[in-house]
Amino acid sequence: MLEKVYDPAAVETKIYEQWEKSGAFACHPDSDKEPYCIMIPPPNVTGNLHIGHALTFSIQDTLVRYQRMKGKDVLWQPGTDHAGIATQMVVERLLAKEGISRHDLGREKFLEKVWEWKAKSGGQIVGQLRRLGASLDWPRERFTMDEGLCRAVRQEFVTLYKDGLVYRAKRLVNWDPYLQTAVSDLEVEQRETVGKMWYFKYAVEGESDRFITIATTRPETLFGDTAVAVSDEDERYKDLIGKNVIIPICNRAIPVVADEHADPTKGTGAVKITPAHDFNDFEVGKRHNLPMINILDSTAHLNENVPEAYRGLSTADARVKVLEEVKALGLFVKEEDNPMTIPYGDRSGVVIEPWLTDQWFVDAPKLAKKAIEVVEDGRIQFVPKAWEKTYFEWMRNIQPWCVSRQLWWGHQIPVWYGPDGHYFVEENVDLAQAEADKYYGKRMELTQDPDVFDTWFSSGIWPFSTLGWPDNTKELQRYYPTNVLVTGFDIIFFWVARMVMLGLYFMKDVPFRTVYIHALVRDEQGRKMSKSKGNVVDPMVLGDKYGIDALRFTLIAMAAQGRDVCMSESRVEGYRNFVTKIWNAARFCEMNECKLADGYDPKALNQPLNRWIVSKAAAAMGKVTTALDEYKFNEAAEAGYQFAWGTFCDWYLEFAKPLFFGDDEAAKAETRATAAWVLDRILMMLHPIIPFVTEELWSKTENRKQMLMLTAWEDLHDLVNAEADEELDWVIGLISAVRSLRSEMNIAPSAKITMYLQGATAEEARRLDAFKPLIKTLARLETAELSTSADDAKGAAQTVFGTAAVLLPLAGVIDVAKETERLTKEKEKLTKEIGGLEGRLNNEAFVAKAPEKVVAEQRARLADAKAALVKTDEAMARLKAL
RNA sequence: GGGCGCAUAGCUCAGCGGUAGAGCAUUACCUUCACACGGUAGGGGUCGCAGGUUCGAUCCCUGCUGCGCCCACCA
Repeated sequence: MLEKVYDPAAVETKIYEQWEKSGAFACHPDSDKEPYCIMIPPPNVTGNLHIGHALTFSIQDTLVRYQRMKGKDVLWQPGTDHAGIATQMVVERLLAKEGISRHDLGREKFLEKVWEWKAKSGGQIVGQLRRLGASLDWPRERFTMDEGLCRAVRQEFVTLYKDGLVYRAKRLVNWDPYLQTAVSDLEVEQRETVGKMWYFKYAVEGESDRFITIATTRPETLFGDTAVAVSDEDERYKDLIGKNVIIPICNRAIPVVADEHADPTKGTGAVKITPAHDFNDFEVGKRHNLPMINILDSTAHLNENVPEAYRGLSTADARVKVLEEVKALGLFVKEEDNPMTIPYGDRSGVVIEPWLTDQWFVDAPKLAKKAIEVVEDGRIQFVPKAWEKTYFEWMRNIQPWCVSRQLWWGHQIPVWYGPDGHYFVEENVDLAQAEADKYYGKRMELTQDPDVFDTWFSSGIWPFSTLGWPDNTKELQRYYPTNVLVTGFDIIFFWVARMVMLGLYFMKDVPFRTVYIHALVRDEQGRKMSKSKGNVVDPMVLGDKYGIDALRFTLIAMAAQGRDVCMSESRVEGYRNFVTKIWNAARFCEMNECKLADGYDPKALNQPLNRWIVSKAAAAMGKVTTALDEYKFNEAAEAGYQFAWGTFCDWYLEFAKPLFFGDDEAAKAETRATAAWVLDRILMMLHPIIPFVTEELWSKTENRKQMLMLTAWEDLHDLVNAEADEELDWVIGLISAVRSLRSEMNIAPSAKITMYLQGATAEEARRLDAFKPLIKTLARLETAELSTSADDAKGAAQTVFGTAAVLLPLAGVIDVAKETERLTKEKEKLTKEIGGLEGRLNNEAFVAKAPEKVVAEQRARLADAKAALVKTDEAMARLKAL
């Protein structure tokens, strides 16, 4: 006997263990089934499962379970990411608490600490994935820094280098002075601020009282100036081009150059050029062969290239001092407020400096070409399609990708330098040494590049590195390209674009055929969740409170295409109730001895009720199937919900009660078998979304050995039966009409009343007769009679149903005033509707141009409304006679 | 500055060229023998504003307002 209330906590662990132990999640590379593969977006190994994870993994698990049930050989590849910066930061912070910096430890010792930390806390997210019910093929779990993937990353880099797609260059990069590393454009967050614009005079060399005024937002960089640029069409400064001006304070002479960058309409039209500290100036500097003076050290403090008094100052302190000194020199003109955006590191939160360093770059613009093509020609499809635009926009403006990071945690770059700075790019030190030997003609000491790769450089090859690449494994042949990538839009650039570029380059094929972009989860007020706002919803807490199934159902039901979703706890609670409802329906079936019957044929049933529910189940199954095929998860959830609760529980089981308690043994047996059969279909269609409760009921209700998760998904479309539908739908409609009437008339539940059906067709009469006992019970009627005479209704409580009028003769019970009010209201409504319909139908243009079907529909509606009006009038008349 | 998206019931959201939908909340009634994490019946919306296309617009187009996001620039 099933317990009265479903206890998720007790069931979830047990069921998951069963699944995992039995190998139910495993793929079968040797099988002849059609393969289906999803790569998990590898979460940070030391991370924690947040609500966004819960959404994306619930969606993926739903897809994967569905495809498995459909008979595919499914691989859902698990794994975690080493997450360079994030992880290094966590460990550094822990060390900082003990007063240790990573430099105190040295690289080797520090890395040991990181591995220790990974070993200690790395299991958490994996455990949480299991809690969530994720059916990943665990024995295949990979880590972006395990041995095979390290080898893949080295080969990735060396191949790109040898093919000329990777190069080393001294360039301006976004430098994070806190983390002391380069970061990519994408890791820089622009924040709006109100800054200042300062105007200074630079003296023209050799002309004692001529000055040129420049405007700047960063006065402290004037020590790095190597030119002043003006437009060659700017009359104010034209004659200065080629002359020198003197930088205040350091009194260095720099040339005035003509450059397109200078816009006469902006500022003063004259721009100071600091090539080593500004991206635009860098370009100007290159055009004019200007020197590049780096005035900052790696921590963004002024270095030896500035006057003695400024050395070692922070940029902020230097700014104050420069302003004071410029004012003292009488070269200060004015200052203005200036709205501007300032770059901050998205990890460190400090101001990012453009800084001149040697870095490794991937020629992304070259790789992007094909990556654009495959989306244009549909070899990769975005769902929803609108995201293609975002993808294109970025790919068409893509910049070289700086892949080197000055961190310790990550894949160390496989480049070895000789004493003269010549470098050797090889997969390991032995190959590099061999090349060096050839190059130098003798053995020379080599040192490896200390830098590591951007995390995304390794996750960019995730779709094939996890399958064994660079070896040509059978998994690689079988599961690449993968079927779908499921992710949020926030990493389209970081990850999706890189995977497409690298997949096409190394595998000569797209990494996935579909990219499903789901919404971001926000809080109830629509704000992005973040720790600093304190509005983080912990999915595991919700899981503990309401059960994982309720959590998953909520997420799936919210996962409509299109927009961001807000997470509200009340919804989880509602779906927890749904899970309980299913549980209780199963319990009710069990109590009534509903068991699957040998030789049960859902096509050969005698009871109309059973034919009807089979047809409805088939239709629901079809809806869920279509919705999942189209990634319309909310529709799948809704179809299952509506059928299980609104159809099966609310109507079928209620209808079944009289049969279960009655003495028609044949009908009883058939209904028991049908109830069991339908309950099974409900478990099936809901299993991809709420796997735990369905699996539990699947095994408990019939004592089955075969797990639900491995059961075949059924195509029931030939069980849909319009005739069977119509009959019971009519009865349900009638019952609803009577209930509604009763309730509106304030008829006491205990009142015994007789219903007359006036003006019914022969078919309706038959139905009424056939279902009389059910109607009596569910509508709480004393008797249900047929009549063609209005006289039978002494009172007049009436509602129009189908072609007939339901009359409840209520003399003595009826509230005449209330009924009059109701009928008046109804009449008004009908008159209005008739007016609208007649207007439309009398419009020649409508009749001529609208589709015939629509016109016919409207005519029918008009006829119905008119008939209803007549009956309402009759009722009014009878009411008056009372 | 460029681009994208959103505005529908009190809340969170579906939907859609032809009777406005769900869940939650709310009201009334029901301790009915699976389930009060339940049942039945209701109330509540000129689908952001203004034009246009159309026989017909919540839906398509244009403009406006408000909100959000992305990218770029910022001397």
